Amino acid sequence: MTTSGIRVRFAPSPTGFLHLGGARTALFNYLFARHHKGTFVLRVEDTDQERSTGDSIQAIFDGLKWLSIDWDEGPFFQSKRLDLYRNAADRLLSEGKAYRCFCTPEELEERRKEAFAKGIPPRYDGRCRDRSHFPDIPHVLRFRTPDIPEIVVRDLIRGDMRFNGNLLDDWVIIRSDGYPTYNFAVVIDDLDMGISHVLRGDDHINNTPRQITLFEALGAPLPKFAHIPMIHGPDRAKLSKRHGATSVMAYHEMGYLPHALVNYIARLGWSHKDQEIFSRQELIDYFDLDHVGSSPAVFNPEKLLWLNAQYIRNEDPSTLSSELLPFLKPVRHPFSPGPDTKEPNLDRIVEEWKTRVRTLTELAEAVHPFRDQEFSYSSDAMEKHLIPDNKPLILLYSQRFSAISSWTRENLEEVLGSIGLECNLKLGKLAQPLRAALTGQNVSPGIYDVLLLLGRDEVLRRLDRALTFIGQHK
RNA sequence: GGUCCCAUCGUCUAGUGGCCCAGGACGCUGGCCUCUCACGCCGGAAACACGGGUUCGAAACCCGUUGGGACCA
Repeated sequence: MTTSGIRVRFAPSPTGFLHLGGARTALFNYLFARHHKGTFVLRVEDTDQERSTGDSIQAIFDGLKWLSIDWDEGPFFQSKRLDLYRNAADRLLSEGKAYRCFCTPEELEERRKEAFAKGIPPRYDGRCRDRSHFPDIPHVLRFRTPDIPEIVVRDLIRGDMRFNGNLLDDWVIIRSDGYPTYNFAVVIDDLDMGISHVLRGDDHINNTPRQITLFEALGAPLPKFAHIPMIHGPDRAKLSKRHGATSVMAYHEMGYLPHALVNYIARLGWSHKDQEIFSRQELIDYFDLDHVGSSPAVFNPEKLLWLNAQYIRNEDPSTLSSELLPFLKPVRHPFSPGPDTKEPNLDRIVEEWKTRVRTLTELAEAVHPFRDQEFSYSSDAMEKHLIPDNKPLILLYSQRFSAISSWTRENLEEVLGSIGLECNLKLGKLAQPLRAALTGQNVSPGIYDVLLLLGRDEVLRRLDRALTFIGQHK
């Protein structure tokens, strides 16, 4: 698998479902790895005991699986690698690059308030740096931040970002409970896993200077960094729960196709000339960091819907049918189309509907009257077409359809044609009442397709039902 | 408040100093096709945040302003 030295990772914290932003970060890492024939590592950053849950871990796996974003190594769990962080910290301690700090949270909070009152940025003052007495009480380990005036983050997407090194304080690397802090565990893991490129959300930009000083203190080469801009909601704030559906799996439930979502999030922040629709292979072939933009993108549900519709109508009917299965409503009153027609074939129904829907949920809704005898008449259909004036026409249909020798498109066209001539009606006037009687709607696939899909027996039954209905409601 | 980032149609974006009085896509909209609705096809409205530079030439480079965002507290 690995033929290049490129190694990337997706490192989610399991504190919720996989949201769109996380999915995109995962996707970009995946695409980058596949494009360069590198290795994609999955690492679960579950050192926050309070907020990490098993359900979240499962939700993240489910989301990645649904989107077919597969990884090469892992999943690794930080909670199972505590020794690694401990050892690294001990090494720093013995080298004098870290030290024990006995300041209590209360003391720190007080000093923070004082600093705030004086209007200076609160930062640890380093008072435990050189202490020689180590009482046997709980303490944290702090990193002895080197005195560097400026730290430059070389970012593959944004270029150089300069930070004032004097603003970094001696941050905690191991908490008093023995757990590593976020920034510490990340660096130790990226190093241990040989990560060559760190592609992550740009909400981590401000963590990078600290991480760089740690890499350097460890004598380790720096990975290359690439910070991907956030995905925003319509209010231009970071996408979150209050923006509605942000869980990847929620899109599954709403009837989106996984590749449509992948295609959509790929194009959010990345582009390849004017192309909008990409196969998985094209995504892999074309993906590059040079064309990842640097400004945040606003999530647009309309465009996702359009893409989903594209994928639905380009999918072959049998694949689509099987994807549709979980969305189908139970059929309570099945019907047999009659001797001239095969069983109502889901593939054929889907074929006729797929250019008219945008989600699998809509498709399931549309398909139902073609599988179940029970359906209701829409108010439009009742007002415009299921009216006494049309009773003779519907009766005529019933008679002529009964008389057809075989139920073929040609014969049906002939029936409608001849009725049109007899009654001096154009196809428009002929088809609508028939459509309303057969489907209960003013909108459906082509009238001949509807007739063929339902079959003679069911068509005659529905015509009878319409006649009865009109009789009762004149 | 501090640090950092960002800025092309409503939205996603193309654009890497002349090909741009700015191209594509979604959405909106006029029309064609047509048995309805879609699909498809043809057209339209719609943007370089502002102000200074640099340059023969700036959407692109630099500075400032404004606006937005993220992180930390």
